[in-house]
Amino acid sequence: MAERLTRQESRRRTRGRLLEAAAELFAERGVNGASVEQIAERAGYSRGAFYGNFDGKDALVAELLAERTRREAEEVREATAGAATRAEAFDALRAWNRERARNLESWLALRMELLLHAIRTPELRPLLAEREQAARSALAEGVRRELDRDGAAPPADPAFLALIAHALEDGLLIQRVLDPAAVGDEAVVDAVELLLRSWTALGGEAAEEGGT
Amino acid sequence: MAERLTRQESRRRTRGRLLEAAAELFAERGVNGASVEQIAERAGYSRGAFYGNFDGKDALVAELLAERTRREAEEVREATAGAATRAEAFDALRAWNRERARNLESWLALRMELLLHAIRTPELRPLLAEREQAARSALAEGVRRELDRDGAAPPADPAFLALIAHALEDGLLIQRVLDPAAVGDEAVVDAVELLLRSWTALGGEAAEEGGT
DNA sequence: GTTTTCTAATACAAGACTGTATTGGAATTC
DNA sequence: GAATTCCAATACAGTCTTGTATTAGAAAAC
Repeated sequence: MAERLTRQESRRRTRGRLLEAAAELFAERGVNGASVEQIAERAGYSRGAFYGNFDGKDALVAELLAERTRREAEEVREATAGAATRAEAFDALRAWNRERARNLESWLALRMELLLHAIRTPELRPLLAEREQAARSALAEGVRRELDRDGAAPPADPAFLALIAHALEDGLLIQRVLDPAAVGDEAVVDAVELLLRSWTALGGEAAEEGGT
Repeated sequence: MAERLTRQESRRRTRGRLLEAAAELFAERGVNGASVEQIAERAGYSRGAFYGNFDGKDALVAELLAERTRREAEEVREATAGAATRAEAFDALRAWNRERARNLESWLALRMELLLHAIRTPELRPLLAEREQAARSALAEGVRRELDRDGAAPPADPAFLALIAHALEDGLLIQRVLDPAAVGDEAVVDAVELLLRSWTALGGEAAEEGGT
């Protein structure tokens, strides 16, 4: 029952627990509102352990930010990778969103906390900017493909269309937290679906204008 | 030169300066990161003055939140009130956005700080929720009217369309701060304009389907 | 012009947070 | 199995923050 852990494993586990506890506390009280002591305590360690594993709170925040952005990108990629049709892809996204909705507030709070921290910490910004760019260009490719499949011309630069879809995610999440009754579980996916149809209509109309 | 201020005026001015200084500092360092002393100092007063005018930092945050949401709603209303045509309204919004873009980062940081604070402070949430609802329903009315003017049926519940437009604002601001190069000055207005055209196309298509 | 009322500055006590230095006890190496 | 290396707990000094209590000075009332 007592699995022997190698030192490396033990250390990794300690770091992981500290990161997790920090994420929770950041969501609850903010980065500035959570003390090193509280983080260590919730993780089940002491302050000494914290400083042994991280150079300080800022270093932990940086690592948390990197970890979260990486993991989220992975999850979306995995969720949509297996989808053959557009409907399947949307279904997969819906499922992913539902999953996330269960901890929406703390999720959004953590995202906003990390965003703010990145805004205020110049050396962290490239990290976030890069990940956002990647998300946008993947989305742009998807939009282009889907419109093309329906025989519609993009009614604007696909990069701009992707930006809209991408931005909607954050914006709708915020609205949802502020007013859960007005924003359904699947608003994000529904909205993107609607936009895609709208753009198809606009692009198709333009393309068929000459023919009709 | 030395205008005599009545006590009321003087007090009001002190409060205003404290609120302004707090807004700056909250944007820079976060609500938790700004101490009462720093706020008082930047405003040109001492801590005693602060506690004489507010019950504490939380009370100041609440007042700041109320003031900002009220003021913003007013500004948008004023900006669009004078517009006779849709183009004029969009132009007015563009101008308003350009104005705001000059302090974009601190503006967004403050909004996010206040949002987070509201998320974590149950008694503050109704305040924000109410204002967001009002904004959405005003927007819904506008969307309905514009689509109607073009003879298009709303392709979805106008409330949902308004939600999308409204959410885009926050989302695009976030993207813009993270990656200014990828998001133009007028992305918000451009996006809403595009959406309106798209929905017209979709709604018009649906409406004319039987006729064609 | 004197008294009263109110605003803002200063002083103070209590508590919290940080980072480091030291110590005890495991895991690895020989 | 002894020595060494590493991890985490505890102790400590210093700084910062908060809220209140006291005090000086200006404005309002008479």
